[in-house]
Amino acid sequence: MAQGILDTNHLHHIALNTLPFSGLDSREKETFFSGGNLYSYKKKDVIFRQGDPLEYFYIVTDGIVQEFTRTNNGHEITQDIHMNGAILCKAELFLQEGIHHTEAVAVSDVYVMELPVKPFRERLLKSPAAAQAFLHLLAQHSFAKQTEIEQKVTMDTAEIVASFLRQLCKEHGLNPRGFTLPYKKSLIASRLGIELETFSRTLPKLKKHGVTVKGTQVIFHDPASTAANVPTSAPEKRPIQERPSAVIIPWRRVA
Amino acid sequence: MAQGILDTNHLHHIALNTLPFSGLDSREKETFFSGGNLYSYKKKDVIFRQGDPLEYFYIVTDGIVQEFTRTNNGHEITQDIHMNGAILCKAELFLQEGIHHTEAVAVSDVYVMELPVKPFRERLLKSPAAAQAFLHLLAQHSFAKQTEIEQKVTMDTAEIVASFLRQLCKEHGLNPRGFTLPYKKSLIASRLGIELETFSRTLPKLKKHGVTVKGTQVIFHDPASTAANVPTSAPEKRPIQERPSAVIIPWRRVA
DNA sequence: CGGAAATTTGAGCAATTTCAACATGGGTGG
DNA sequence: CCACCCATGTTGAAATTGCTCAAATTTCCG
Repeated sequence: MAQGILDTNHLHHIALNTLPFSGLDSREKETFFSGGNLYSYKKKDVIFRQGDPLEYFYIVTDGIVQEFTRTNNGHEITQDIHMNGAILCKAELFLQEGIHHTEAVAVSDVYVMELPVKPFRERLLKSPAAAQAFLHLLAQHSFAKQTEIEQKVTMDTAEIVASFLRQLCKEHGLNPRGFTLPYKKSLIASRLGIELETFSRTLPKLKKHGVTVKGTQVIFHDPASTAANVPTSAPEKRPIQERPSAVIIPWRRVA
Repeated sequence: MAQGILDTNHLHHIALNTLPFSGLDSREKETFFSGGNLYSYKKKDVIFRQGDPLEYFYIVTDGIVQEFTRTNNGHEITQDIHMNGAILCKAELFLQEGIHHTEAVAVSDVYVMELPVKPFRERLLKSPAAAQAFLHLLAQHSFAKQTEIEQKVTMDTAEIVASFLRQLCKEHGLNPRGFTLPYKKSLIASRLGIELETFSRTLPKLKKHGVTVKGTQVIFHDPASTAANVPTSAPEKRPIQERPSAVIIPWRRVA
């Protein structure tokens, strides 16, 4: 973001057009954002902690936020690294505990739109369009997690890293020929659940997968296929089949 | 289930009281289930396949269903093993693709309640209570996936297996002192993303974690702690803190 | 220009997979 | 009722891969 002059309208615009809100009409958008405020955090500031009562949910409008958990056995797991337009606490919003399950820290200087959860939740349920959008959001989130689990099991580290870099490129609309890593390698390693050393040793192997990393520069040798190599679990088409031996059970409810 | 006489009312009752419907009033429940039918599948029958158009979503009322994906690189990943009361295709319902991302196969003879997705989705959005319940469901689902990712990274295989068995026990209200495995070990291994051999070799190590497995019999040596050892990512309480250096940005929307 | 932080590289170790052989067990057909 | 067979699970040993600890570089920044 431009330094010096703070363009709050621009930042607000980002929030307003963040999924799942982008599809709503402008009147509805206004409603959803009443009561929300824009906050600024400095690098390394804690935005919320594990166990904190859940009072706001968050839309990152500028900068980078690390979201992670500390497990009982002392490890620290980076769940995600959020940039422009990301929504935090999606799932917590609809878990009854009413607490944060993760900790969020500003990796860089950051601007965050914060919306009180209670009114937001209530408005959401009253608007079918918004509810659907949010359901879609959560569904995507689940799907993404599942994809990650699958990758961890079926792909070797080099494939996982290559896939991550392609995803990163795609997700943020970066140059498909290559880009500069937006954050530290150690953060990526943590995000991928591997050690920094392993990550580092993996980089040279990426050439076999059409990716070169030199310093913080990432280059794709096959720009066209960047999108294609991002995992989609694409199911191949099959001829339509009859239900094998499913038997429908006639049923009549007894009042 | 009792053999011979098919108690369809009982099976229907299960479906009706499956989350997220249990909280709705009975009139609303009726509405949600109109258009649904009970199907019977024999062991090994395919219920739906990856890539199939998404026409129904499913509630397992009796038996065991394996849900899995075939990845591009030829592996087969068991996403979940569903028993009594489980809901399938939760997330697909709200992904726009309108196709199944997984394949479901009956592991045993099975009864499944099938509801057409379109009317169900529409009704869901019109009912704030139902929408909230479903949002809660998806949120839990996401959370569970995340927990799994964390386990895979922070725990060793023995811990993961022990955790799984405890979870299984708890989730299905089995005897906290021990139970009989409801399905094959190879299925469990697949579900946990490990090889059958690894699973097999891990079983003797479970004693260190208070679990003994002999054949298909599982015994917990510490019944009291079964619940406690199920992962919850329980965040410890901390004293309330001030926001560190967050700065609120005054903002006024320019019409 | 220094010193600290971040990353790379090396060597040995631990754990899981792989391939292969062996055991178990239930079920079926004679 | 028994022998055999196939599915399932167990056990061994080698190969692979990521991790840990340590040291050497490189990059940042003040």
